[in-house]
Amino acid sequence: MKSEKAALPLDTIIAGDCVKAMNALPAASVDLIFADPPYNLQLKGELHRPDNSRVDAVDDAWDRFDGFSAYDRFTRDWLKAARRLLKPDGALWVIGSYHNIFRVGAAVQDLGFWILNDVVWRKTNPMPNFRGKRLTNAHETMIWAARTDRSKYCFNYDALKALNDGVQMRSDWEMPLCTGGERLKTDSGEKAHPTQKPEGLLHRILIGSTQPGDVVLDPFFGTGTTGAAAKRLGRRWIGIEREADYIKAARARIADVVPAGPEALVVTASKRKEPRVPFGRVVERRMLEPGEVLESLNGRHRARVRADGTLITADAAGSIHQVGAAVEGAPSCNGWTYWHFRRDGRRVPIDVLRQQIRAEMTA
Amino acid sequence: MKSEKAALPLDTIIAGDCVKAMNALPAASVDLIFADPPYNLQLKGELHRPDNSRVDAVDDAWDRFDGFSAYDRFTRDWLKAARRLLKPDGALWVIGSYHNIFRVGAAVQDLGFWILNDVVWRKTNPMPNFRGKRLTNAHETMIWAARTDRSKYCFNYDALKALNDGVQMRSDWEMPLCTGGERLKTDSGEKAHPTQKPEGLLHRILIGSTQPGDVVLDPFFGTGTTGAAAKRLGRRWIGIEREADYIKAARARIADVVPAGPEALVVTASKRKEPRVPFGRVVERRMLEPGEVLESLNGRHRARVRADGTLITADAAGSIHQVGAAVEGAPSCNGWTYWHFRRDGRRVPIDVLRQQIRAEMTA
DNA sequence: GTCGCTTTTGAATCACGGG
DNA sequence: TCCCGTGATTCAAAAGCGA
Repeated sequence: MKSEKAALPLDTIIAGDCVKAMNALPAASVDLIFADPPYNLQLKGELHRPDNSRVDAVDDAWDRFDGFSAYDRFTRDWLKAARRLLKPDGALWVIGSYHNIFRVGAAVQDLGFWILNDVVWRKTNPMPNFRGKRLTNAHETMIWAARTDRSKYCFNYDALKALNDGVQMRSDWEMPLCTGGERLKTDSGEKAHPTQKPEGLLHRILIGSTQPGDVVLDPFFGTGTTGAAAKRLGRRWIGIEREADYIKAARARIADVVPAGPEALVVTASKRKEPRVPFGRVVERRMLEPGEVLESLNGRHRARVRADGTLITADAAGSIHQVGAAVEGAPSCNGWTYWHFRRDGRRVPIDVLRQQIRAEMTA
Repeated sequence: MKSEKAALPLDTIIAGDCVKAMNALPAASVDLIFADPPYNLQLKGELHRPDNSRVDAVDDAWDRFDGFSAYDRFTRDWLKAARRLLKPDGALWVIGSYHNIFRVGAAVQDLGFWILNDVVWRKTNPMPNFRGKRLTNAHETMIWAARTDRSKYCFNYDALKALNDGVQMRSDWEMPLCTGGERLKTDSGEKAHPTQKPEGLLHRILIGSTQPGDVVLDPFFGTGTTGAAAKRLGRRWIGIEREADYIKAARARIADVVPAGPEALVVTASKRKEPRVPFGRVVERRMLEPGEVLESLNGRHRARVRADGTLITADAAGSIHQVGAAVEGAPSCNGWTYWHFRRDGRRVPIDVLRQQIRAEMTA
């Protein structure tokens, strides 16, 4: 095993096809594999924002496949090669969206990996749905799987718990998109890679499922987020990438990374601002029933609750705030403190229901 | 179609196997299917909390399958039967966890459904991971799919936006587990069903993807959350369930549900549904005079109104939309919100004139 | 340098009816 | 079946810019 590990091209990028490259490396030599494969988006026409600006879509050749079966073959090929490379106690992370993640997940199971968790990356600033035809696609899914169901995989439970303010790390991770200074640009100012992942995602993955010195391989290296995070956290890394431009950008990026001293590993203190609660949630939860009547603070006005969380009176319909402002003839109104419901014969502001929901969220 | 619909056993529970039961119903007769199939949990041995109390896990006979291929056969069988039942513009929701959702999602795609979103139910109060060997499994995944990629599926965009306090509904939904008074209990005080879903989840699904009066079918009815939510929201429902105990509990539960009044079911409607008003009507009505000058939203362009309800600039002539697109160099343009006229020195969109006409039409 | 306003942008399976 | 015209539709965060 020692000699095999010595043969590994550590802390370098291998240019070329990832299946061939992985098969040329010694078996059972890698501790962790992180993979961000093509998603096989099936985009049809162009998309414009309401202000008529054009959305810069992912239309690169590497994301085009000839149907599901071609994508499945591709997926099984790279997963098989990846599994051969992993040490017996090694593990795999894959990220994807609803376009591909179900096929990838089924293949992961079929090949004998053992799924440990699926993890949701909740984006704080996703791209909206511009045409109002679907829900805002605000998350991506990652699968964490051990090589087999008998693998003694690495899981740094306490490190992740510490990273999460002392409570167990959950399977949903909130994180912004990769933007700003972190986003790599070409000389002409365009984004160097269409789907660069935030380094914070890799930070959490490496802290949670590797030890310092472990070997992490990324078969779809792109502009090297995995390598940058690994170098920063004192892990060894191997990247495989086909596109020369991405390789060049990744090399320059990783060269600039300054490895962190052990004391620097504590980051991302969670910001605890009071979460926004839509009034609709009160109705869904049936803390108030559709059709129920609310009274104003002063008792002079009444409104009825509708099933979509709006209010309706004889003259107005809309949000709790809009209808409150309308009946008062005021420019604005805080509906939470203005509207009241009856409980035990007394008038209670609906804000107590919001407080109840908030208490559950932070508990 | 009418006669087929008349043959549907509406607002009832069918006892028996869901594939047989679905195949006995008329094809293309159902608007929405919500399915909460067995999760194929692969639990090895019993699970204990740190204090050695035993966790009451899902180990019922209906949740055990003989490996992945048996589960895949089962999944494809019920999905095929469900797809046959759906109207051409119908849609499907399925919920699952990482144990089964990848296999289910792949089957959904293979059978020709068209995935619209995957939606994450983020639990506010998940069961912790007692052994500290994995992340807290704090979410489940739902797949929303239209029958085909050409289906004109129902999506009440504005109602969901209202339910979310005026911003687009995202693909991650935060909601507590079904506990407390909502959780059905047996006479001996045990939970009546191991995986009862919160009714709030179904509330949001039905508000977002059905109309009042639509037929909603649930092939794994359990204790009838789908039926309860459907009755409450004025939708018709059909449940299929094998276990007599669940059927009994569901019947009693749904009988107690008080439907919301019709006025509470009217939700925020889409602008798309409003009657079309030609711009020429504005000119005919002399709300704008022929020869009058309009300004663009950003103030950078001007156009003159002609007597036939077209606009003209130095370079272009045509409808309000065509000229707006032309001066902006955009592929398209909503002239109603783009062009403005002067009133009391302020720039006002011509859309207010359309709203005035529409108000008179409905008055 | 700072403040405030405007512009830009992000893995997207993103219309529909009439002729 | 396709073609064409109308017109509905966006949120958070960062960058850019002018005062």
